[in-house]
Amino acid sequence: MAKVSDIEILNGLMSVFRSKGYDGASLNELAEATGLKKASLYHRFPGGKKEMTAAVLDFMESWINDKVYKVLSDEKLVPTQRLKEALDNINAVYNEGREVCLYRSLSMDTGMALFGEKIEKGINQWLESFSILGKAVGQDAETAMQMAKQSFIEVQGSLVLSKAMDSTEPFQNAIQQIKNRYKT
Amino acid sequence: MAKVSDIEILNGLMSVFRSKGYDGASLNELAEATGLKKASLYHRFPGGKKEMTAAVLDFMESWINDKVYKVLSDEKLVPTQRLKEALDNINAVYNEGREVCLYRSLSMDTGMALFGEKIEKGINQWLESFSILGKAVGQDAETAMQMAKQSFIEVQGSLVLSKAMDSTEPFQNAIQQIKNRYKT
DNA sequence: ATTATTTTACCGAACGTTCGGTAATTTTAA
DNA sequence: TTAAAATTACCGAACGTTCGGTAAAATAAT
Repeated sequence: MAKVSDIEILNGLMSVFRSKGYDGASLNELAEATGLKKASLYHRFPGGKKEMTAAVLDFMESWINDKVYKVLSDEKLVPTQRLKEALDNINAVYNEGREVCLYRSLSMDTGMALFGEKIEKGINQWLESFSILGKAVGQDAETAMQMAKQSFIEVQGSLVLSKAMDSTEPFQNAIQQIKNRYKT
Repeated sequence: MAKVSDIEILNGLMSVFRSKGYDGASLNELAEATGLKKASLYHRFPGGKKEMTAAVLDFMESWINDKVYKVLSDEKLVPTQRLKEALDNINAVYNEGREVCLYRSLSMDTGMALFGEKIEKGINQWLESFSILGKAVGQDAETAMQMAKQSFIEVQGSLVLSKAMDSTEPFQNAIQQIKNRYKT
């Protein structure tokens, strides 16, 4: 029986990689954040820091799949309701704009060289999700993708601004703006 | 006479800090990028890595002042022309969207803790510049600031997307969108 | 059911490497 | 010839990683 569950570990790792990036995340810090000792982390992740990062990226991808993709393509719900739920999830994962995006933190040179493909895949999943929503509100494929990209840009950009200004306002505005964009 | 000029050094440091962030930028790499040996860098920057970073941030701030602020508030030019020039400068400094923003790279936890104030100041200068332009095209102060923030968000967000997709298209679109926003 | 064996989970201590930083020395230039 | 600039050589500390070993749980054999 594991002393610390997989999910607890992943959440701990996620938190450190998000706030420190790949280079800035030290094994001591990662260990402390998970509640395991450094050597025990290596037992769980024999591939070391790289494997930990890959696991966190996979975790993030499954989060997008569950909390964004599935929600935005749920045909049992009306588009407006889908969007509300997805944005609630997004708002929660970014802690109202106080927390930074994992993909941003890992897209420095070192992280990109090691995990560029996973990062691109996750972002494409994100864009694809919003693209489906766009088409559900009657847009053609090209316009829907354009809207998805614009929404992604506003989330990312507003997170940068919110972080720098130490205020959740830019992010909250961005969320509202995305909501308006898909109004039918 | 210095073997390597201040500007050459600053450009070298800037390049590394931008692509690697504070934690990821090693002294060896910084030295190599400047053309000096590690110890010689310490001769120029006795305060070490922190002083180098501060110098780069000051350099960036003076760049914004020259290439954005002064341009956007130059009353000898019509607003549309001011914007074109400023966006040309911005386009150049980001290498059409291939290079990342220094403020983004340094706004991980470590960088924020050390240089949060300088980062915030630089961004505020940026916002102030575009705010002046907004007022020049007839917007009230509040709307002008809102437009400035939106433009900043689109630059930052599109840079994130361009980096991840390895394409300059998102950034170029964003530049165009900003241009449209200030059309009179 | 109980013992013996293997596997799993974890930890403390240490590994070699690289880090940021310093001292002493040589080179350059005035 | 003297001061500034750059270099070589080096330092202690922190890095990511590995190792030897312990305690507990799961599995196999009796």
